Amino acid sequence: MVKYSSTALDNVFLALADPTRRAMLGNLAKQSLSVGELAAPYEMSLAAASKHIKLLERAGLIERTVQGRTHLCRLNAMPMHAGMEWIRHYEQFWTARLDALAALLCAEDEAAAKAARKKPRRKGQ
Amino acid sequence: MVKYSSTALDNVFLALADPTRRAMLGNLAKQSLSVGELAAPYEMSLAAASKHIKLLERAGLIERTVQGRTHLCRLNAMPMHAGMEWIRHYEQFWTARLDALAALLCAEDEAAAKAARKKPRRKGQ
DNA sequence: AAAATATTCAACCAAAAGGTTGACAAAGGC
DNA sequence: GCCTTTGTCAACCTTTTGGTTGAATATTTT
Repeated sequence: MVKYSSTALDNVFLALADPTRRAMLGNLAKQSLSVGELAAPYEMSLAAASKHIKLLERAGLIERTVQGRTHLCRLNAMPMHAGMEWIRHYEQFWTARLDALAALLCAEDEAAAKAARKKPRRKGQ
Repeated sequence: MVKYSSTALDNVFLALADPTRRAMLGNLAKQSLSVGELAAPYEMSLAAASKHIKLLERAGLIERTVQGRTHLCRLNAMPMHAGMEWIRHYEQFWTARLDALAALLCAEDEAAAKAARKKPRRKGQ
């Protein structure tokens, strides 16, 4: 039995667990950006943004190519795939809940309609 | 413009960013479990496991009903839905990459086949 | 060669995560 | 009533996050 070497998934989910980093990925979805451009929208030092970028890199979500003095970052969404697949296994559980809710609401409607047919009233409950 | 109040997503992704907690959710997928039962498989104190459970609760992934002295925990996968939806927006990016890879491999095959037809050889490249 | 630009690095700080232990509280069994 | 079981809480520790600043590095511009 292997202990667990699931650090890949750990790193991906951890990287996604911060609004700044998620926003950065959102910006990279439109186009590749330099570190400075990536950092610009946020009220924090460049060094702080640089750390976020490094964390994203660790998760494999960003790849970097150094062009002279600027570092161009591009999105690599691939590691998200594993995260999505992990979550997908639980999809049945929430859809089951949603179905149950729908059924419940539906039953309420039915009951209301039935009651309305039996002894109709005007206005109010 | 709202700053961002995306703490729900933060909490869900953070909760999923740990193998112990993911394993706990996996166990709850089979059946609801008490805190003790949830903690049992892991080599850590009950207090430590209790903290993991609390973090999962904070993310809304676990709901608890106190029955006498035992606390029964049941899975609520619903908050994962938001996480999955967030990731899904990036699906196009990794499928694009996979398609490109497939195309590349396909092209290699084609080229190899073509070469084989032009000047066939036996064994080796 | 000097100055400006783009980025990291190192040192530091506060807060949170992840763990421990020991004490406490509530409920159940004898 | 007492002991055991179930679980939390509080105090403490270490490591990691998330941020700061100032210095160092590498590249481009002038």
